Amino acid sequence: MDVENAPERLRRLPSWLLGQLPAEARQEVGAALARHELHRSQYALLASLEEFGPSSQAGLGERSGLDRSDVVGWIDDLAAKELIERERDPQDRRRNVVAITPGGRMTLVQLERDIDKAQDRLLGRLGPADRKTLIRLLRRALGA
Amino acid sequence: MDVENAPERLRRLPSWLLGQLPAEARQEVGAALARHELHRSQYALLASLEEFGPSSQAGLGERSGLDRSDVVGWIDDLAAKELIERERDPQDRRRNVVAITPGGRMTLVQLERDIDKAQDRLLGRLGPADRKTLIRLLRRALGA
DNA sequence: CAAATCTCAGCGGCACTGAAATTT
DNA sequence: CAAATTTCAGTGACGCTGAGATTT
Repeated sequence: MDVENAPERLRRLPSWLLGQLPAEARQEVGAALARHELHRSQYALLASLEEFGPSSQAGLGERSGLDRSDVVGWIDDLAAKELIERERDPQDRRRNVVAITPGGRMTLVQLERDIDKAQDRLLGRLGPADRKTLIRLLRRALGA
Repeated sequence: MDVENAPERLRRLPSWLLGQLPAEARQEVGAALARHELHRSQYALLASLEEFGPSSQAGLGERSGLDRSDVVGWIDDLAAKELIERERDPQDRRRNVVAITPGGRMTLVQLERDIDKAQDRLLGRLGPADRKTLIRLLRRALGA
């Protein structure tokens, strides 16, 4: 649907506008990641591991915005691709310790490049200053 | 998840930020509409009918951002509640002509009040000027 | 025993596709 | 006959819940 054809009641509703862009955003970013045979959730997982270091799956899900039960499958796949390593925590054998591998770090860099291009396509109508403003406002609205 | 705990790679990604707020937004607005036993999609349908007048279901879905096949069920419910009327178009008997009823207009006014309150809760961290800026940037990004 | 962790099976809301039936 | 419209059945991605198994 095109925004300009929508009813004014919707077009001035922040919650509605916020619902429109993510649909495109997910597609753009999803397509960029699909070229690497990865998923948006897996990018979040790799980014968390890179920034915060090895972690249990629970903590990992928490910081990546994923449900504990969905982390399992994505981690399975990342391990099969040797982008992460998963092993039992010897200190607490209930936990898995998940860590990014060197290959995972390399992949992350490539992903980042493609994802940035996707952002450009997504926000192509906004200049650099407007993009910064948008990011700032979204972060503030979210409480960051 | 809290934004401040997320990896920086995600926190500076517009597409990711855009994905976080709608989750809250849908819940807020959905709860407001649920008090009237209605759904977000149905608000969009009523708003379209009010602003653009009677329409076929296809055109209605187009302007409301809904799939043709999902329109059916929501319209069924709205008709049962007598907020809209649906009848065969005598000019083209393939089509249904859907129109909002006086009761539908009254309901729409009440819905709007509750939805505005939900927006306030959603964007409570932003002042009036920032809200206007956010709306403007989102609309521009969407091509409006 | 209670609590934490990982894992799996399944559910519900959602957007969509495909096809049948009717009409133009 | 081809195209448009409504309707229905079904699919798939997604986020989540609940329960079992293991460990602390």
